[in-house]
This record gives sequence, C-alpha cells and structure tokens, in this order.
Amino acid sequence: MPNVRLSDVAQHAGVSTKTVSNVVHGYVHVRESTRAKVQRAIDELGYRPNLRGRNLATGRTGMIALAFPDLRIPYFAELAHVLSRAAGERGYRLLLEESGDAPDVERAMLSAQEAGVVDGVLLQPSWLNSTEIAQHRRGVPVVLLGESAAPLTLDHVRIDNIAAAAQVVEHLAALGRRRIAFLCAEESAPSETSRQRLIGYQQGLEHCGLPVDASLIVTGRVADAHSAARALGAALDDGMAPDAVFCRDDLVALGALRALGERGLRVPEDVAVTGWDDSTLASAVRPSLTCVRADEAELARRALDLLIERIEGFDGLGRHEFVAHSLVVRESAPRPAV
Amino acid sequence: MPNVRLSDVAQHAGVSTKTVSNVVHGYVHVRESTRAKVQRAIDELGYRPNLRGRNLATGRTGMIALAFPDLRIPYFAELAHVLSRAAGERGYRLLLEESGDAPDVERAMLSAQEAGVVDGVLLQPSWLNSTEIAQHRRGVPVVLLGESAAPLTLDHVRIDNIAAAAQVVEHLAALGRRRIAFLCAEESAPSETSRQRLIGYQQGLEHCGLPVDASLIVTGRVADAHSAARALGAALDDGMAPDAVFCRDDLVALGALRALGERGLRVPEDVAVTGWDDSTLASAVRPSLTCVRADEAELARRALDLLIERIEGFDGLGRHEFVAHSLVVRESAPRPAV
DNA sequence: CGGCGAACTTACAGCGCTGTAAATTTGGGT
DNA sequence: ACCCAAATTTACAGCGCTGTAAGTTCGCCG
Repeated sequence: MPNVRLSDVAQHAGVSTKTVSNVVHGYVHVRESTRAKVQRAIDELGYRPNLRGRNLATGRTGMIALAFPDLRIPYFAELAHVLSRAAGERGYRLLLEESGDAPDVERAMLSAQEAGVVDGVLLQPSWLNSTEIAQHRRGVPVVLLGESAAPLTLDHVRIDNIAAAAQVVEHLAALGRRRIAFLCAEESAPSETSRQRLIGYQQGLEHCGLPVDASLIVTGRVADAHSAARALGAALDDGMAPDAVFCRDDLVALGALRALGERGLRVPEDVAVTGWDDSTLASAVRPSLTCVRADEAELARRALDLLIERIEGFDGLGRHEFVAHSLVVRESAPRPAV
Repeated sequence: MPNVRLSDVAQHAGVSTKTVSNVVHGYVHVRESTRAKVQRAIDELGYRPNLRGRNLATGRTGMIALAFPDLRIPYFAELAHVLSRAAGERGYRLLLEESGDAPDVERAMLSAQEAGVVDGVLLQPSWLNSTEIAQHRRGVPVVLLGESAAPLTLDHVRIDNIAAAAQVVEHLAALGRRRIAFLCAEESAPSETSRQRLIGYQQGLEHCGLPVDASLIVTGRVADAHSAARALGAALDDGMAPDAVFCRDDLVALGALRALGERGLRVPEDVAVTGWDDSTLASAVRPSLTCVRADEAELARRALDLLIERIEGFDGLGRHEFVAHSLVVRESAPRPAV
C-alpha cells in the first residue's frame, strides 16, 4: 500500500497541499468547514505525516542525542531513563550514544557530524577536557552534564560534588568514624569526578578536624565492583584499617562490601560504607547503601530547558547551574544515635 | 557558517552534484583524477553529508528502534548496550524507546507511526499479546525479542527459557536441594516470561523426581528487589522452609538474599539462590549469584540480521530462533562437590 | 581512421513537507 | 452596488540528496 502523502489528501479533499498542512498543524485561519473536510480525507486515507519530509523542510528533527560513557553503569541508565521521559514531555526523542572507550564518539557529537540527525546534544564527557570541548564548539547546540570542568562558552548542569562529598564525610564523622578511606581514585589522570569528590572529601575531613591521611586514599580502576574489591582488599591486607569507606560510586561500594565481608569486617559495625548515585542496587543490597543522590528529575528538566533554549536560537554565554542533591541514609552508614 | 552542501562542493570542484555524491559513496566508476579533485574540494570546504536529505531521497534513515519495558532494569540496559554496538557495526543506530507503563508505546511501534523515523523495530513486548501483535502487522519491519509468544508471521529471537529453567532446577537438585522455591510468579496474569520459567521449573523437578509443591511457589510483583524480599519474607515467616530459591531474575534474587539474610539463613549453606540474566550485579553482589545467562552477543547478532533482511525486502513467514544460554555457577549455588 | 563498447559524467526529476508571498474570498461599511 | 481590510487559500520554490536515463569521453580493434 503506497504510503499516503500530503498531496494525496489534498487531492482527495479538493484543496491545496498547504491547506492540508495547515490543518495537520492546527493553524488558526482555516475555515471550520474546510478543516472538517480535510480531516475527513485524512481519516479516510489514514494519512500519517512523514517525518523525514517534515524534517528536511523545517531543518528540525525533534531528536536530542544523549552521549555518555556506558549504558551498563546503573547511574547512566537511570539518567537516560529520566531524560528520556523529560524529553518526551517536551516533544523530543532521545537518541542514546555510548562514548564507551572511544574519545572519538565525544568528538563526533560536538562536531557537525550530528547535524541533520539531532537538534541538540546532551554530553556527559568522560574523555575530552575543557579545552578540547571548547574548541569543538561550532556544531550543534550542546549542554554538558556531569563533573568535568566546562568551558565558559557552554551550558553546564551538575550537582555540587564538592559539597556533597564533604557532607558524606561529615555524616561519617558524626557517626564517630575517624579513619575514613576513599575508594577509588584513579591511579593516573584521575577523572574530574574523582578529583572533585576527593576535594570535597578533604574539605569534609578538615571541617571536622580530622587528619588527612594519604594512606587512606585507595587507587584503582573506577566504576567496576571487582577491581574496587581487589583494590580495597589489597589495601586492607596491607594493613590499612579504616572505620569507614567513602566510595566514589555505588558499584565501587558494592566492591567494598565484598572486600570487607570477605575479611570478616561487619558493615556498618566495624566499617561504615557510603556509595554515590543511589542506583537501584543501593537500596537493594544488604546492607543497603547510604549514598549521595542527585535530584535527577530536576537535572533532566534544567538540562533540557537550557538545550531547547539553545536549539531555539539562544546564543549567549554558557550558563552553569547546580542542581539539588541529598544524602540518603541507609544501613551501611546509619543515622547517628542521638 | 552556512552549511556546506553537495552542490557547493560540486561547484567548487567543477563537476556535477551526482559525481560528488558518487565520490562520497565510493562509487567505482570515477576516474582517479576526478575523485582526487572532488575529495580536495570536500576537505577544503569541510563538507559533511546532511543525513536528512539523504534519508528523504533514499527512504532510509539508518535507525532502528529498540522498544523494551524499562532502561533501569539491568538486563535491558545491557541488552541495549549490546544491540547498540552490534547495530553500529552494521551501519545502523539504535533509538531506544521505553514502553514503561504504557501499552500504547508498543502499539505505536508496530503501527506506521514510526515509519519515516526508523527503518525497523526490535520489540520486546511486555503488554501486547500475540494476537494483538499479529494484527498490527502492517507497519515497519519488526523482530520480536523475549519470551512472549510470537505470531507466526513475525520473526522472533529468544533463548529457550523452559530448558534453561529446568537446567537451573537440575543444578540445584544436584546440590542436594529438595525443597526448591520459585520467586516470584505474578499473582494474576503471569507474564509469559514467568510462565515459561515456571514450566521449566516444573519440568526440572519432575525430571529429577522431586515433588511439585505449590506451596513453594511465591507470588509477588516482578523485577523489583524490595517486593521480592517482602514476598519471600512473608512466605518464610509463614513457615515455608525451602533449601533453595529459584528467582525469576537477578533483581528478585537480590531481594531473596535480603529476605534470607535478615532471617539468619545463610546462602548457600542453608538456602541456595539462583538468579537470571547475569547482570553486572550478579557477579558483584555477595554472595555472587549463580544464574542463567543468555548469549546476548549472539542474540543481538541474530536479531539484527533478521531485521536487516526484512528491511532489505525479505517478506517471508516469521523465523523463530533460539539463541544459546548457559548456567553461570557462582557462590549462591556453587558447583556440587564431586 | 572510423566504429564500438566500456568507462565516466551529468541533467533532471523527484523524496514529502513547509515558508513565503501572492491570490482569492468574505464581510462590512458607505 | 462598490471598496477595503481581514480572513482564507493557494502556487511555487526549495530543504539536500539520490536514482534513472541519457550523454561524453576514452581506448582499442579491424
């Protein structure tokens, strides 16, 4: 069945294609009788607008790309979920793009590559640094997410990692913990995420009058429970004796639980543990994880609003916004007894 | 920077637009000198093909939609990840669509709605039944994934749930377990997934000569660790005393671990537990989960191959394929001592 | 040296829709 | 009846690219 086109409807209804287009779009200046006639033709023929044609004519696709490291990391899956819904409410669809192990993907998102496919890009950079991002500027509208330092020229939405990390440390200190380990900082070239959480970690310690002890910083690969477990395990076997472990994210915290459990250390009695992200597993594992939670709904809202403003022509300097976060207290680092 | 068009390149190089198009596509019959000349023009002008135009002209978008229930369920995130890579290798991009709580999304995917946006649809139905799916047939090319019974007319790729479930039971029986509980079957209108795993569960029991005891079937909401924990907890408190729990998926298994742990039951000493999907958490959690693992890479490969054949014109009856699966043995239900 | 098929190139007509600007109709006055 | 602005409707020119069919050019045989 040859697809029904606008012109078919026009012919069937005895009007011009433009009038049909006007009806489809609910344009005001169409006589009621005409509208009805056209509508009937549309229904009879089962017409559906072809988005490709529309896109070509308008220069818009109604799609927004979301580029992030890896769908398999629970936080990103949840972020994608929330953004996808929010985008839908605004009449856009989300095209997911995993940058995975290739910086090229991020570069491609920023270049004009994507022009013609998406109207804008939400980018959570994991490879590119601020300078590189700033340079690739001449492409589609972009809003940055996450912790990496953003160039002044681009919009950026994130939570205050430093404050949140400090808050975590203060919570642990309030529990009476004095030897708070940090798991894991990348060995070399720590990501901006780790860097900021480390800064907050240190601020928190100082604020609570606790000593900053470099031997409590465990290095290792990130976002992988197994390597985190190995890293912490090695440190423990090496004699490190923390009474709390600040984990850079939930997956790492999962690894920490394992490493601690295997050595007979109880959580939270012997060692408190905190995660970060509040992914599904944070509340499901045992003990459930105390962790930092970003207000993802608001993050999605702000990021999309900024991006859509750009898509619609705004061309000012970058806006840099913080979004609320909270500390979700659970079993792995409970509320201090009063 | 007014976007560079094919015609600009053509003019710059002093050839026709079609020749430029031919060069871009690596068409064979282009003289080497011409090709070089055009290539130089492309580079100098920084030309990038506009996909919209191309799509309109060819009637292809190079996009495939993947519709599934929820990105936040680890299995689907991983499936999306694998399919996304596989699609990329075949020159397609994946557009994710969560059907979430609305059957309408699934219906929309099958209708012509999507025509013009994607070339084909991979659908993991969770709401529509076979009949309904069969009726909506006249849309984009479709390949079905997952357990729901598929109409004869559509392609379908899945693992053999019944065999896999039986295998799980046999493994548990080999461990000497005799009272194997099933967690969770939906209260009313069990999903096809639960139904098949239940059938396999029963087959496995019968095959091992174990009695089928309906009181060992725990009902509850699915794919949610908390409700699974509650459901199993209630059953345990009610006097059910299983020595193994067959969980319909990893998240449910996580809930089972919690419910058992809270009641002082050790896994696997007192009660063995199995999951299903082998999501990241299966190996990260403690004890790590023995579970069924689909060969996702092959699943992705087959599903895409079938879909692309359809996109390229194949119009035969539905092909129904099984993909390999395996039992990953871990701590929660270890290999039997020999 | 004419003739020929193969190797290259190109003109042109859309793909399906929308923006612009111009044409037509309508509804009130006068 | 006649004129004018407002309300409707339409013709037309693309958006950027590709398929088709129709040239051109080239190398080589007889």
